[in-house]
Amino acid sequence: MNEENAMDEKFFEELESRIPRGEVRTRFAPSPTGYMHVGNLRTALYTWCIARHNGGKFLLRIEDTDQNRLVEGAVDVIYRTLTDCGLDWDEGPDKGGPVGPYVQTERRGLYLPFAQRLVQRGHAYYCFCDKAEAEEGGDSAFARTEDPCRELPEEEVQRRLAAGMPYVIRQKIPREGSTTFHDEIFGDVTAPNKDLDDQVLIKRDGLPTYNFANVIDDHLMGITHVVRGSEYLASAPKYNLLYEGFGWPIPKYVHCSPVMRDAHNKMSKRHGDPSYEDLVERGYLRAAIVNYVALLGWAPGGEREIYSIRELAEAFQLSGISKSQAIFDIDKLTYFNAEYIRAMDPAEFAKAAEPYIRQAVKNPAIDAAAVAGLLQQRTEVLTDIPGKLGFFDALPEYDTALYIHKKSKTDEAISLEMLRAALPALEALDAWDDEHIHDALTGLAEKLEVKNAKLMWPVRIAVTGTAVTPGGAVEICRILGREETLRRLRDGIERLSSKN
RNA sequence: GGCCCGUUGGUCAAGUGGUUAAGACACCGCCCUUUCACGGCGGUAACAUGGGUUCGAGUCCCGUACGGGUCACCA
Repeated sequence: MNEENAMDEKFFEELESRIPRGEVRTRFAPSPTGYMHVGNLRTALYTWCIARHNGGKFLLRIEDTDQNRLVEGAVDVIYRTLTDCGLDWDEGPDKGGPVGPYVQTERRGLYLPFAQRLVQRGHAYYCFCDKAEAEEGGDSAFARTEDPCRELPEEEVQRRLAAGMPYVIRQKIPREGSTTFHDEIFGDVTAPNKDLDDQVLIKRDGLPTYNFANVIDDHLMGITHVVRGSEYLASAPKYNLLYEGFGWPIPKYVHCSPVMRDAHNKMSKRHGDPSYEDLVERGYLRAAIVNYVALLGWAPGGEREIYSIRELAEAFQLSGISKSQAIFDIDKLTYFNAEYIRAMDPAEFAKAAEPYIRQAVKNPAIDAAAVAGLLQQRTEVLTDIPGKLGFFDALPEYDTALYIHKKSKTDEAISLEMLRAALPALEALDAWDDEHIHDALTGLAEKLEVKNAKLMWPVRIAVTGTAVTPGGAVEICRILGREETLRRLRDGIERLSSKN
């Protein structure tokens, strides 16, 4: 062993010595594209769950080796989304940790020595060929040709290197035999080695490819469970060969099938499918999104569906992950959202709803919290709120035909009669709350010997001018206030009398 | 096209050789009711397909169909 090799040895040993042992370590390793789609979020969630379930560590690593696809602010989207959803990480670019740095481009110097070591051991080789260009269509596009550099004599390699010829380093895959790869979800996957190609490890620009950087980083970071999309399943046997080449233990692999927009297409920005942030903007609650997404492709086994993020971590089992792809169903998400809204503390809901209420209700005399009380059981997504409240600020122009309601047994003439009776009954009230308004109105109905509906319908129409409203006549009168209620009642009487 | 993977109602799914094949969303009906909603009750609806193995198959094996993935110096 010469001096240089001894130096190399030290370099490898130092890195090895930093790897934490004896704990479950998982990592979420997104490339910063500026868009956290639902499938990504789900992968992050499962990854986090495995770590938390086992009392391990969850790390965040940014994979930015593609210099052509850098997006400004993209890393912030990742931080924000994870934080927002409650997926806290123990090590990462912003937090540091024992196996940093946690950004791939900051690790750029690490990969080449590992690739060279593989070359020394005969598991990789230098390739000086021009970039292969994929041909358009036809079978020839898939043709596999033998790389002339694979068996280049050592002296020739050294000569070209010394001459400064550009090169890539490729993995040297045996031509014989087969490789079996084990996945926690899919089980054993065996591929004949002749079907595996000599993938590039180090690109011409000196940066590692995704596949290579992944193996190196996962090992160096002590990752025990690699969670990723099933699109990588086919290339997975090549990973084993890499690990074997290094003599490293192979981590557990967990490949997750994609989240689809329909039977044929994955969720994608291009198709206008909502990202996590889009969903939040559309009025979905974080906890509801996380809960729904967790159950898209994973099932705890029982009948329970509502899980907080902590409960998910506790219940999480790899065996519950589905092999097949799942279609994202916005209706089911909406259901979860409605469930979460209903379960909220009323004050908490009022706070969340207020901005939406104020979009429609500008009149400061209308109490937003009171309106929220009407809304909580009737709201599926927050953005539905403004559309339900048009009548608060101003009585809309409405047709007296609204007073005709078969089930309540009213028509315009009866309504006029009811409003004429209701007006003085409410005018006489000295306390303006639900109880008094309710008693006054039901008392009146009893006195008139009519069903409540026959009286309540016209009152509600008169004070709202709207066929469907959140809440009934009593609550709306209360929130509108005495003066406004009486004004609208008189207005209704006027409309109806001019009609008859 | 080669290779890999998958397939239970419209959707998410339970199910690990013997079940009337759960449950949830959506949809429909009824009840409650002061409109709407909430809540309660009920209903429609599934093992892709053909062969095996077995006393017995959604569950195991093989074929077919369909769907997805992959075959980049992108991740």
